[in-house]
Amino acid sequence: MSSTQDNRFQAIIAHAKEYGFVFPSSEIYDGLSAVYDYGPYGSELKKNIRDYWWKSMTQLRENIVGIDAAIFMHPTTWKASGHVDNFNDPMIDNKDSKKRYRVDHLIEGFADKLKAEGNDKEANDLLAEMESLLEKEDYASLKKLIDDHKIVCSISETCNWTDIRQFNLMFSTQIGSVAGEAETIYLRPETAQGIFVNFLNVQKTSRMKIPFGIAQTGKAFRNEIVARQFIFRMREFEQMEMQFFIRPGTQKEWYEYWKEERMKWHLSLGISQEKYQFHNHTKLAHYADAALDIEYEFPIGFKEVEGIHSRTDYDLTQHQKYSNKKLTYFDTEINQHYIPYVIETSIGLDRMFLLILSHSYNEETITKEDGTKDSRIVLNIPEKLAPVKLAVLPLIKKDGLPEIARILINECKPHFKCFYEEKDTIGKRYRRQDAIGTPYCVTIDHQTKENNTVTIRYRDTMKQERISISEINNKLKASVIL
RNA sequence: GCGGAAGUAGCUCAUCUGGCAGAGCAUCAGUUUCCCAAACUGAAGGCAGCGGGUUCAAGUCCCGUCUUCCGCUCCA
Repeated sequence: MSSTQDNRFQAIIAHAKEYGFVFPSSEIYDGLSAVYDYGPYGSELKKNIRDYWWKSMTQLRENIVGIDAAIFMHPTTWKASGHVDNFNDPMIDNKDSKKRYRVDHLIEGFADKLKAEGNDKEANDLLAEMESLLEKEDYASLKKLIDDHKIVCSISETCNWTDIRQFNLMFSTQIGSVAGEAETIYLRPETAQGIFVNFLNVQKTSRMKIPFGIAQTGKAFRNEIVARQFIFRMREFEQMEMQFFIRPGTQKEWYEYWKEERMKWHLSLGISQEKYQFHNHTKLAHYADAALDIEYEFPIGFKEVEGIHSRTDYDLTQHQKYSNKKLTYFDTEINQHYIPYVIETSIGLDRMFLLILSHSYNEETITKEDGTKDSRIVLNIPEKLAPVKLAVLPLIKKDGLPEIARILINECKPHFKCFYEEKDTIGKRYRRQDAIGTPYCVTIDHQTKENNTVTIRYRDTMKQERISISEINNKLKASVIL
């Protein structure tokens, strides 16, 4: 990371706080690590991004419907999904090198070495014992196993290890008000399972035929070992997911379809294509037969914003197995029962928010009419997503100009977010609107009283034009509404 | 979790080898202002991250602690 990029990232974080987009959580108590709150403009922007996604996925597509599943789910859900077994990794640290290892990776690495030396039997015995101890969560014996085999850290070459500790991906809490009778449940680490467990409810009640999709936005929670980089990686975050149910055997073509569709969505916001790239996963998760990320070039480098996963029939099969409920679909076209395959599109709302900020934040040097230089900080937010669409500014706060401004505001505010201000000079007010990304400013002056025209000023170009006050509402409705 | 750096007004920073905590910008009120961070007047804003120690005296020196940033470890 270059220092220029680093400075730009710091500047964006500072700007986000300064102008009410994102605050550190519980800041008066020194904050809570990797948790953030969205302020007045931030919550508007976030909502607009969510709405833009929701509309493009559900309203504009007849074969996708939405749901809003609870964050709490039956604990067996996470057994079935694999989260309990696959993401509770025991970890161990080497005290000399300070390196941290996953215990299974460490032992497997040692077993590989034994095999390379021809000690296949010893290696297999070791792996078998490890599996059995992992199953029993017997960390003391696992530690002993590492000590007995004199497994060393590849950096420090020592076996000076800490005790084994467990890393829990999922947050847990208790359901039930009576102490002692409470049952441990988890805060969902992904929203997808709420879709899978409701698959038949949704399919039947909305009479959907395959292929069809179920969309959902909502909070998810993950314990991260390192949670940093502002809102890029948070413990509490919001996902926008869509699971698309398809006939087995057609997953390749639908995977390609959604890869293209999702990229089109990103580009529809007017963000340049060069900032995006696909990244194919070579190492696949336990549920996927193909996976890729849509990455964006953040100030901290190319990072994942969205994932497209071909999840096979893994999830529904698992839920069928654990629930003993049939989760098959009857395909009338081919007269067959089957468990559908699934293509998942999963985008992080908070990451998309950071993407928009990264794209929008610009420090410009401008040349004024008299030739002198000036600078401004402007958020070139795609206007459909901007927190405030229109600022109405009486040039001075008397002579009836505020009253005219109020009439215009009252006409516009049922349709889109408006902002009124009569304080300070017009230049200062323009700059304040630039800083929060308001695409249009309308100024009421004395000429307005004579011929009902106003000045409309454009954020990106700073150009102004004179138009009839009666055109404002329709002009903006045509361009700022999602 | 480990290593390094940093915490003073909303923001950016001063306060020299320990001696009454300051400036610019921003905020608020008023006057003035007809198009790109204007001027004037006034106001508000702080337990110097927090806790302890040394000292006549600590923002400043020492110890602890918390938080943030940078680099590692993990990442479906």
